[in-house]
Amino acid sequence: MIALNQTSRTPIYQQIREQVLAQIACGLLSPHQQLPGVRSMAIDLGINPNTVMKAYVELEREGFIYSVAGKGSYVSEPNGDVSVIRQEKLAEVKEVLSKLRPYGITKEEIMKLVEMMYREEETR
Amino acid sequence: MIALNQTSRTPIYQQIREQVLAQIACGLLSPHQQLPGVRSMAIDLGINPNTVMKAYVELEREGFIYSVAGKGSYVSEPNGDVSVIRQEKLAEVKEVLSKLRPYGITKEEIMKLVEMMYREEETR
Amino acid sequence: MIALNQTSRTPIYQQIREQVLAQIACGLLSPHQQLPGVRSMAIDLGINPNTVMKAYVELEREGFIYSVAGKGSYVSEPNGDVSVIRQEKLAEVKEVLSKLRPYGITKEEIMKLVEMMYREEETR
Amino acid sequence: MIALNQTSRTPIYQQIREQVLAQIACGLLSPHQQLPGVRSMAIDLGINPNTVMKAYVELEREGFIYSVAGKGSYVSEPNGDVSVIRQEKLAEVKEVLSKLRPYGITKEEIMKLVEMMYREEETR
DNA sequence: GTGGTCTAGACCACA
DNA sequence: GTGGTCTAGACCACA
Repeated sequence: MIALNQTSRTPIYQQIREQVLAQIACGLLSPHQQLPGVRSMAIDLGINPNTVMKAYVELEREGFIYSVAGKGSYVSEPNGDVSVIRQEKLAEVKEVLSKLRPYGITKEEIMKLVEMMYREEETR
Repeated sequence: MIALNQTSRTPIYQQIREQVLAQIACGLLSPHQQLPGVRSMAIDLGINPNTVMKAYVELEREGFIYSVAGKGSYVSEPNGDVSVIRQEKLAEVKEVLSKLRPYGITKEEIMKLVEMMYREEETR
Repeated sequence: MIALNQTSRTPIYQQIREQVLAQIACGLLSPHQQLPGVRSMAIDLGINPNTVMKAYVELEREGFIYSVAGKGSYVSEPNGDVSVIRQEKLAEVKEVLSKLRPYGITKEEIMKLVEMMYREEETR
Repeated sequence: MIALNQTSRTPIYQQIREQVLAQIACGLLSPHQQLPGVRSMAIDLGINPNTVMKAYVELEREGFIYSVAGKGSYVSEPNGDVSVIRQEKLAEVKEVLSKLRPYGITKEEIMKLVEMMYREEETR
């Protein structure tokens, strides 16, 4: 359920965090649903349990999941914080957009790109 | 002429590279114009000369500037490579846009954001 | 008769131990009174029998209860050990109090807090 | 500057966090002052760098310190959050106090204990 | 089985 | 030198 990009410069634990988050946001993971154990996910992904743990700890600290030692990790009740990720994501978009001007990239180009991205998704 | 964000996670040498690049792209720096010396820029910015050097080496490797031993560094003739940065930037935009879907961020929202970003710039 | 906090970081078996102990100390459980069976308490609390067992074993080891094979577990004769818990509790208080100084928490604040805690209890 | 209790059940990284926090709170560490590097502190304390790192990451996430990769870790500008630790500590006190009643521990006993703790400190 | 802590140490990018 | 990521794996308490 998680697809890693080992060559990416985005740390593996961040990739896990992002994808779990995305799956929570889109409803693929529901509240109180149990997540894969740190060990089993580590084996599945061919990585070290500590790396999965790091992602889980981050997600727990952010309130998206909760872990019960000896039992497992579970999706939290949605508590409005989901919108926090939205804001985070939108901030990223703004950040990238704000650096386009000096390269003569026009609004029209961006618009076309956005259209394209969303058309691709629809057809998927 | 360079504004650093010391707390940002973007490496300082990358920030320098980006901003020099932007200034070349927008014509603020013209071909054969001399760039500030490594040492003087380092002092200006309060950083290590190695860091400035790293940015310059990168820019030279990419063909945007050239260095004359004992004299200094200069902006290269524009040689089509400028479009490379454009592509780079557009790829970044695509990358970010592609991760928005699971959070229920709509095309309309993005469009509005783009409008906003460009309106701000016009008035600047 | 036992209220668990599943999300607490205090282990469940400790919570059980503490609450049984408290009920013995305050007389809610009298000597030779039978305790709920391991299995029935486990069902009541929705937890694993092993967890209840662990609490009982601990309490037995400490001399607060005794078990009769095939019959059940019973509260021991009060044998001075009750004061052991008192000491334990007081040690906890000291431990916590000893770490307050660097945060500028004054004696007066603590005093007020103590007053408050005890006033609440009286009115209960 | 940090005294570890290797036998305590409080994790080492938490002990480090607490003590750094205490030193910030009492002014022993001032804003923008550099903290010991993860490696050097690890050697000093005879522990693994990762363990120190864990403490620093936690402190950074809480906003008490900031780390600049390649440079070091520094105390943050005090931003009101210091009071958060105070609240945290007071909550701990309340928690412990609330569990004293069934053992017949009186207000007077606690008061005496508090007096004692603060008298010890004065004379130190 | 589960999560949580920790060691020992490699490797990376950066200053 | 610095922080940051990651592996490989031990050991613990708990369910």
